Amino acid sequence: MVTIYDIARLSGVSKSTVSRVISNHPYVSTETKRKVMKVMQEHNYVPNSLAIQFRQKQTKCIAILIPDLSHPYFSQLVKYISADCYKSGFKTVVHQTFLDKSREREVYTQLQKNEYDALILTSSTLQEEEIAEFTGNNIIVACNEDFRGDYFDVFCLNEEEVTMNVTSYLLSKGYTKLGFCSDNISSPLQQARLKGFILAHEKKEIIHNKNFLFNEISTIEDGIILGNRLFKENLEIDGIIAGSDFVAAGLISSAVRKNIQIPQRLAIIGFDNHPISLVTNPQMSTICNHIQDMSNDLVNHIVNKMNGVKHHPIKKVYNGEFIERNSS
Amino acid sequence: MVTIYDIARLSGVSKSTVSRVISNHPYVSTETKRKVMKVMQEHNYVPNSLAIQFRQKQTKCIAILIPDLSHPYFSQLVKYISADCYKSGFKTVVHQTFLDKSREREVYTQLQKNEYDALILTSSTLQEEEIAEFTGNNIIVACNEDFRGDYFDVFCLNEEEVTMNVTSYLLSKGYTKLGFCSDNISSPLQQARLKGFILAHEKKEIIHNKNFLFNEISTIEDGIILGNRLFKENLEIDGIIAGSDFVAAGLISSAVRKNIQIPQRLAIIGFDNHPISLVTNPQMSTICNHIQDMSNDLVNHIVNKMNGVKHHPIKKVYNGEFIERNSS
DNA sequence: GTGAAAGCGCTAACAG
DNA sequence: CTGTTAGCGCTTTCAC
Repeated sequence: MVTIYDIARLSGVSKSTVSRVISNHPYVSTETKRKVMKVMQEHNYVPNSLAIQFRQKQTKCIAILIPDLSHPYFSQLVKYISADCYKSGFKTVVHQTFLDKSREREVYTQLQKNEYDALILTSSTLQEEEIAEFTGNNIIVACNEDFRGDYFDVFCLNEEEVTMNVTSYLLSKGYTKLGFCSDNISSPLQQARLKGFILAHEKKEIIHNKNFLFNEISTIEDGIILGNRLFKENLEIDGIIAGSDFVAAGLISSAVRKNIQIPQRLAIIGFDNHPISLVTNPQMSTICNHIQDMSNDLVNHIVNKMNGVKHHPIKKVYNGEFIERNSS
Repeated sequence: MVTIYDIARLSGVSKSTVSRVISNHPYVSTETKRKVMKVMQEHNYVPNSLAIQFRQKQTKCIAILIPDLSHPYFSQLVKYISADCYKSGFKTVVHQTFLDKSREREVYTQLQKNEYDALILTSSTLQEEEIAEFTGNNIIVACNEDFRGDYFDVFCLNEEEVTMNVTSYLLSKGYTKLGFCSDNISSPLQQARLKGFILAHEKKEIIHNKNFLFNEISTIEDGIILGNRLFKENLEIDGIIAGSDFVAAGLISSAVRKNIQIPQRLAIIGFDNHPISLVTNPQMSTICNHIQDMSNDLVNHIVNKMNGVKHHPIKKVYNGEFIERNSS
């Protein structure tokens, strides 16, 4: 491996000068610059990032914590965040926790060990307080998960409100035996949605059926299986707020197969406005998340923070919009 | 920041001893070990990974190059690869190229700069030769893309063969006006599929319609748009091999909306056996890729390579299986 | 078993 | 404009 020292020797200057050439420092004569560059080319020199990172105490690398990439919401989120990080000169390391607490903790440890310049949290199975302990001087920012925002910055959707609005809407249309699907009900996000769901019922003084609260439903297959269990000739449920468009797609396909009219006998509403909502039959009503804006704001915010802009933790909330199609 | 030196001083031993304790070296008395551990705990010491990486010349980090995470095939692939890397103690950095050559080149440069211990290539817009130049002593392995395998190891599906088989099957069932969708026809993978498609026609001495070769069709929306353009009362096309299940789902939904009977008047076959193939109406015939096996073998292979197991480049080919449902 | 010392490749005062 | 020097935090011989 050819080092900066070799280049210095070979071109008859000092290491410092070579270093200056590399980092495009001013105060180096065009003549020596040319000379050094030539030698670097000839010897195919590439600076060793490991040494630079070590020296500068930064990795230009941001970690992102998600439950599972096969969930389209999270793969979209990672897509945008990763692309935005790239624009700002950062690489992204993706960590899937598969909802395992110890895997999550490992990532916080890596952060403490300086393996990343910042950590983006999109979902967590730990308490906000426990995460805060790992923070120290490290940058942790939450995106998607509806944390309180006492310890770190939060960017999220108005989960509670939008779920409440949609639930109210269904109730006022006469769908009164509603179901609710969650993925992992212990998370702040899912809790917020559930709260919205319940609040809407309370406002209308309608009692929701606790048997229609379904947890750990997150994939197309889960939706199909749930539908197959639920949908029969004398239907007890007349509407479902699914946790994602994929779950909703599974439910719709199951209902169609059992000849249950949507939306006449059963309303189904998804979450995320994924393109899959366009190919179900009938097309799906859903809720638009603003992941692209969220990601953009988030990465800008992190970059500012790295440049030393300090402030109390902020919480930015985006409004999810209901997109009505033909399943409600 | 508390360093190994602080711990040494505080516990009255030398740096070397502390280092030995950290890395669980033998030849250190249980007594000193205990003592040092205690001090580390009390002062909340975490080793600086940057220094370790620099010293050891390795990052425990593998880069993976993909076009775009929103494509479910690639997000699945990354899911498995990333999980397998984790099991072997590696982190994964995801790089989306969005089919941009210069972005791809940047990643090779980062590899040369020692930012990764290895690079996994799932899709490329460069020639095999050009990539090979960047290799040097670095580990590059291809997964999914159907490279020749002269310069680096390749793990891929028998794209040509399976496409030929499926095309032959449709032809022999009487579907003779077939279309073919590709994503990015310049890639080796798409070329292989097209070759299979054409070969099947030649064998049966049927001439394929060049107007039914559609390129740059990769999303659900692309499928819908293509369908809307193609499907009308007097249908000229009677079967389509789509490049992915998502495209196929778009096509099916478009056809259904135009009251075109599937599979009577039109056969559609997807690729990947993604769960979306279960919720289309009718359910989709598709081709199973073996990404889970591929990913597993691939990561094992890389780990072996890092441990110095040398051999000529290998090429491992997996057999895609046709899964017939109701769209063909 | 333990310590001293050298060094990984690079940057950044500081001095000239 | 350029060189000298010190040092980042850790591992690894090599003595003792």
